[in-house]
Amino acid sequence: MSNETKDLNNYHFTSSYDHYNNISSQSIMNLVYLSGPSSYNANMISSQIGSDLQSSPRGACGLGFELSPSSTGFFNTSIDQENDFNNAYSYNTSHKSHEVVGGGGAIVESETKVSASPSSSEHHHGEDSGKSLMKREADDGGKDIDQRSQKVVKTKKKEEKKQREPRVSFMTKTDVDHLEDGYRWRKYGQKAVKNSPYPRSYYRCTTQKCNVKKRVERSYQDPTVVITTYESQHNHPIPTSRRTAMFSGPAACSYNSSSLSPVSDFIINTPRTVSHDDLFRAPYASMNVNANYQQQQSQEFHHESDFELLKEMFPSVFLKQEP
DNA sequence: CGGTTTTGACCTGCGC
DNA sequence: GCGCAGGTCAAAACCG
Repeated sequence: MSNETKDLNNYHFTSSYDHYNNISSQSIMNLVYLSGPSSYNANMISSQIGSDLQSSPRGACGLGFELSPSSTGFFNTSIDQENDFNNAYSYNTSHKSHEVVGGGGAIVESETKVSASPSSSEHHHGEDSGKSLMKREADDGGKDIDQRSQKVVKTKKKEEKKQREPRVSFMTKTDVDHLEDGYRWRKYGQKAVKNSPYPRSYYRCTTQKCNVKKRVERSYQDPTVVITTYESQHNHPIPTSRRTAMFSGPAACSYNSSSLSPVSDFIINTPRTVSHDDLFRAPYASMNVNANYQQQQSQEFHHESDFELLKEMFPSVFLKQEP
């Protein structure tokens, strides 16, 4: 077991988890994990998290989303691997109970966890795999050059290994495998996951010079939970065509999620992966974090700065609570 | 016809 | 060194 896994296990038994008791059967669970350098761009996080939460068909907005005061934790420990998420969820599910919240009697479960830290156990291949790197080197020159370049590549890789791409992961309770987030993705691979009947899919942003990747897999412990992991940062806005299709709000919504009304955005715009059935089944409730909740949360965090960081990362969530 | 998905092969890193 | 698992490539198939 890696050190990170240990960390994860530890942090799942912190006091914040005492509140993971408000859970429902047909609901949403968004576990957000951040990992990577501490300099991780908060804008990127908020835009990605915001858009993901807001556009997830059965996710934050799809079913109606209301943050339960007892369902959000903030963590500042090292986690990254998807297995860790499974571990996390196994802990959560073992402490489940149901709660009815939100308008219209919608049963909502929402959990948001945040961790921002350098990850140390992930492989990092930079912009390309070792295979393609070596292939290109071989194409450019002979064997000598190839061998030399391989050494250079190895050296570079060691350096790269120290600086890993930041990652953001979600656990979302949804029927839909590939959640819409406004960006355009091309699937470039699928692999069977060990000990899981569900494969992991690999997507890459189709925008030129954008190296953002995302992995999508279902939790084997709870098939209704989809784990989405984003890697790196988009260096471009959400594609216009997609944005107008996905969001009817301001053009800058993806980079200024505070201007979004997550509920209305979802209601007005239907992600293509959402069936009409899903829409009709989905009750709408507003994302609502009240002031008391904020106060409670700030007390709950170990450090005030942690809460501030969370607010910075999730402006779309915390802004809603202001009048 | 262009873009996307599928899928088997391949490469890399890690643990034993 | 070997086997395994994760990650990626790229040709073929598919689709609008």
